[in-house]
Parts: sequence; C-alpha cells; structure tokens
Amino acid sequence: MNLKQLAEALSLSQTTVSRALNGYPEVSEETRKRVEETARRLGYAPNSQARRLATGRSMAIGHVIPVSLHEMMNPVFMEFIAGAGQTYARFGYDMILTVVPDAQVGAAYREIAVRKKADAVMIHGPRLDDHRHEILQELKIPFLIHGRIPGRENDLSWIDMNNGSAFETATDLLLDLGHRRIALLNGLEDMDFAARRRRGFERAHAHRNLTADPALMRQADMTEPYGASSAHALLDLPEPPTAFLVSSMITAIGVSRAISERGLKMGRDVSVITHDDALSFLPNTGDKPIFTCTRSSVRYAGERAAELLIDQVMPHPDKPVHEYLKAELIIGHSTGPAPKA
Amino acid sequence: MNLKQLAEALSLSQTTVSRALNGYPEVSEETRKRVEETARRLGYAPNSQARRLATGRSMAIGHVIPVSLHEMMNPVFMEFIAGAGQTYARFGYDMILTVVPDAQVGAAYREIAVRKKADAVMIHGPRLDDHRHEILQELKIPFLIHGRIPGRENDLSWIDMNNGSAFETATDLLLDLGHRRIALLNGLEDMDFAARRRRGFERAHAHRNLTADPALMRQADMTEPYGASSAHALLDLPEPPTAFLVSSMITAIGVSRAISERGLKMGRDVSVITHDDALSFLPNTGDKPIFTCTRSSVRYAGERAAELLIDQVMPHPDKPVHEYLKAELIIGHSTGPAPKA
DNA sequence: TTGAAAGCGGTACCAG
DNA sequence: CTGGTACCGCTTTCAA
Repeated sequence: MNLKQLAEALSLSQTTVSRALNGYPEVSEETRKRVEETARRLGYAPNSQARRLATGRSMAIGHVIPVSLHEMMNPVFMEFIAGAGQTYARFGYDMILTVVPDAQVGAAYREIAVRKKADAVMIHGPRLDDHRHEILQELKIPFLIHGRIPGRENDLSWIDMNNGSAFETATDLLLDLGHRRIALLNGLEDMDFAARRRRGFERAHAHRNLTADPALMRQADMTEPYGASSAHALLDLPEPPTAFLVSSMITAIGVSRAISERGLKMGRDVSVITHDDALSFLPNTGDKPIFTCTRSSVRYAGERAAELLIDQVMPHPDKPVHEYLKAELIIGHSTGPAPKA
Repeated sequence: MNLKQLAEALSLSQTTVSRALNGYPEVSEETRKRVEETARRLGYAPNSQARRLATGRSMAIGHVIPVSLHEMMNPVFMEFIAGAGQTYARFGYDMILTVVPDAQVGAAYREIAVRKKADAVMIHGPRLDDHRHEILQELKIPFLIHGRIPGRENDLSWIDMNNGSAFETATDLLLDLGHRRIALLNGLEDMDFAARRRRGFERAHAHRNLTADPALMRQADMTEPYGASSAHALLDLPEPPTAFLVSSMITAIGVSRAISERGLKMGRDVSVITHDDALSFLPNTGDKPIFTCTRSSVRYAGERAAELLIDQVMPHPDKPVHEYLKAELIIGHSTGPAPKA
C-alpha cells in the first residue's frame, strides 16, 4: 500500500492525500476525515526512506558507542541509551545505534554524516584528549556531548552532572565525620568525568589544608573485582584508610564484599560513599539505602539529552546548549564516624 | 557531494560511476580505479535513504525493547544489543533501536514493518503468552527470537541457551554435594527462560525421587536487594536451605551479601550457584571464580543472533533456524558440601 | 564498456 | 480547496 494506491482508492490526487495526512491547512475537513479514515482502514503509512529522501531530514539520531577495553562504561552507556530512546520514540525519531571498536568511532560518525543516516549524533564518554567533536564539526552535523570536553565547555553543547562538586561534597562529609585517611577508587582518569571527580576529592582536602595521600588513590575500570581487590590491598596497608569514596556502585559492591570478608562492618569500621548512577538493576533506595551516595540518574540524563538534541535539529537558533545536572547526596547505611585510632 | 556531481567531476555518466562503485563487472578496470580514487578524494558516499528507496532494502535491523516494570532485564538486553550491534556494523547493517513501554511494542513493530524501516527485527525476552510473533508474521517481516515461545519451537527462528538442562545440571551438582534443602531464586516465571529454569530445577529433584519445596522457590525481578532480602528471609526459616540456585549474578551478589551479613561464609556454610550471563561489567572469572555458575555469554548470543538474522534477510531459502547454546558449568568458591545437620 | 531514462515513494511548488 | 509535476539521489533496465 503506497501513496499512489491510496490516492486511487480515494479518487484523489497524491498531493491532496499527502496534504491531508500531514495536517496541511488547505484541505477541507471533510476530505481530511475521509482520507484519514481510509488510510487507517487500509493500513497505510508512508515509507520512511521515501519521505526522508524527499524532505532531506532523516528523523533519526545516531549514537556511536565504542566497545573499548573499558567495558565498564557499558552499563552506563546503555542506561543512557534507554533514556534517550524513550524520548526519541515519543518524538517520532529513530535511534540508530552503532557499536564499534574504539578505533572505528571516527569512521562510524563519518559514515552517519556523509550518508545522511541521521540528523544529529550523540558523543558518549568524552576523554581528556577527545577529538570526535572536530570530526563532527568538519562534517557539519549537530551533536551533543554526554559529559564535557576540557576547554570546550562554552562553545559545544553538552549535558553533564556536577562530577567535581559532587565528589567534593562527598569527601567533605567523610572529613566531617572525622575520617582522615580516605581512599579514592576512581574510574580511569583519562575520562573527563573521572578527572573531575578526582579534582573534587583533592579540593575538599585542600580546603582544610590536608593533602590526599596518592597511595590511597586508584583508577581502573569500574568492575566489582576492582573494588574488592583494591579494598583488600588498601586495608592491608600499615596505615589503612578508614573510608572509601568510590566512582561506581558496582565497584562499591566489591568494596563492601572485601569489608565483610575481613570480618569488618561497613558503616562502622569502614565508611563507604559511592556514586550511584541510579542504574535500574542496582537500586540503592529505601529510606536508608545500603550505600551513602551521590546520585544522579543517567537514564534521566539520556532523556534530557535526547530532548536537547532534537531541539538542535529543529529549525531553530542553534547556540550551544548546556545542561548541568546536580547529583544529590544521600545518606545510607555505609557511613559513620571514623573509628578512634 | 552526490552521485551527479561526482559523475560530472569525472565526465562520466551516473550509471557508470554507480556501477564502478558497486563492483559491477562490466566496468573497465581502469575506469573503476579512477572512479574509486576520485570518490575517495572527494569524500563521496551514497546517500542511504536514496539507495534504500531505490533498492527496496533498508539494510537495517530493528530491535524493540520494552521498558517494562521488569527493568532487570535491561542489562541482559543491552549486552545482547552490544553483541548484535558489532555484527551489524561488520556487515554494513544499521541497527535501529526502539525503546517503548510494554504496551507499545506491538505498535512499534508495526511501524517498523509498514514504513519499511528495517528488513527484519529481533524479539527480546519472550513470555509464556507472547504474541509478538503473530503481529510480525501478519506483517510478513522476518524475525528471530532471543529465547523461545512455548509451542512454537519448530516453526519460528530462535537462538537460546539450554536454560532447563543448565539448571538441572546445577541442581544435580548441589544434590551431589549432599544438599537437600535448595532454594531457587528465579526470574519472573512468566518469562520463558525462567519457566524452563524452574522445570530443570524440579527435574533434578524428581530424578532422585525428591520434591523441591515450594517454600524455597521464589521469583522476582532479578535485583541485588531481591537476592539479599530473600536470602535473609529463607535463612530465617526453621529449616533453612543450605544452598541457593540463583538466576542472575546481580541477585547472587545480594545473596552473598546477606550470607556475610549473617556472619556465615559462602561456600562453607551456604552454597550458591548462579547463572552468569557473562556481563562485561561483572566478570566472574579467574581459575576459581567467586561464584560457581552456569555461564553463557549473552553478548555472544547477540553476535550469533545478528548473523542468523542477516542470513534470513539475504535472498535465501528461509527455513526457520534454531541455535542452541550450551551453558558451561564452572566451579567457583561458592559451593561446597552440605554442612552436617 | 558506457549512457539515457524510468522508476523507487514521497513532498512541495505552482497553477487553476 | 484540489491537482499536475518537478524534484530528492540512487539503482537498474534497455539501447547503443
């Protein structure tokens, strides 16, 4: 069933039928009703490819996600995607998802732009030395960054959470509780978000004329075993930390495992604060959640990001947009006063 | 840069240029070289929409994933998607991902089919009373099921793991170790995979003339808290289980947390076997992994699924295809002989 | 071996 | 308010 056939069935021109279906004002109400009714009855829907070709708009947004060695970003990417996807569906946009090895992301973006597969694209997980935005600017395709690229905060569009201040606040809480040896289990610090978190951690120390001990700071892919083995190693030190600040719930679960494996109790013997991305399968909720955390929903970020990007694509003024999401600090069972030495 | 411009730049017809680029044999080697070289230099790539319209093939596969109340499927869906996506990229297919509320999946599939957005689609997470395949058959679009729909094992294409026998084997292992009160923490049993796992669990008991105690069987979304609270509740019973068989690593982590919260030791006081989907962010590896498990990589399933589906779309005989993935049983730290009563 | 031209299924401009 | 028609950019048949 295509437009031509539908028009014939209605004894109308393709033009009129098309106009009726697309809500043009110059069609009589009566004709419109008849057209819509018949279209529904015959199950007609315009062929996407044809419409795209004719309009020049693909009504699709592209996401290129790298499957790097750093697999740990995946659950976060994916949760973000789920949020964005819902928004796209609501606005009639398609999401085209490209999953490629790190080395091919540039090529993947280029394909999308030059073959006109999408009207805009999203950048995930920016690194300190990221160059994807340059490719995209050269290709003249609108894009939005989930995160920020250092030095390009003002002229590129992005959505991000307050990584630095969230970690500063969390560190403050621990310092307020009397902890003086605090370990940081961070993500890989060539990622912008991790670099910011570390700076926030150090800032909190600096404000009290303390310096964070480098021996207590680690960075790695945010797996569960990373949390467990790091916690064991650090607690084995002659001067072990009394608290941990962790970049991911998954890693925090590892830390909590190590703590109980040593016969200690989290929140009493060792305090833990984690960042909680509010991943749907790892709820850390209730009136007093397991982990004290800084929480910011990645899924919500995805939803908002999609809206922002759709806005950029609309025939609009396109000044860069920025959206800054504030993580909340939530007190759970995992923190308490530093034990007396 | 479009075909016309490229043809002009080369002083050739669009026809010849198109043929040269698409590897048709009737083009002279010399012209082909020249065309390819110039295309590369000018950064030409054919517009996808136009090509799709002309060929009638969209070179895309659709995935519709429901964001249900049962969020817990997400990490599994997403890992599968990541696997499939890589395959698509390799074969030059696009993946179009639609994320909608449960109630709209039918409509979403219909949209894809009738607007010709994709050449084929994937069905995720089949339920016992699933009807998606009927819609798709009516729409005459090829599809593949990740999992099986009861009663339709022979005439529909699917890829699945051996849920039943994997859980039967796991239960056997526990019974061999002397456990007689074994708890099952299953996913929601209106999902086909969970129903099969339960039957496998019961079968293992039946083979020894035992019956599994219904009081020890639970089903729910596979969260971490579900594991922890269930384990606590069950271990509080007058006759507590000595072993747990769990449907997901995430839930198993909850179980392990409950065990240590009670001052017990997993693998000595309480045994645990979990199914391990080999999610990238939850590695359970090493020469002796934390959890004894049945393991089957969902990501690999995604890769294979994509290949099978692409095969179906190719101009080919299209008998239904089935692929049966065998989970391996891997012994970790979490299992041991049943404690003396 | 190359080219002209007719689609593919829509949208949108220009007349009437 | 309705219809004719020229594209959109590519593939593919038919001729040369």
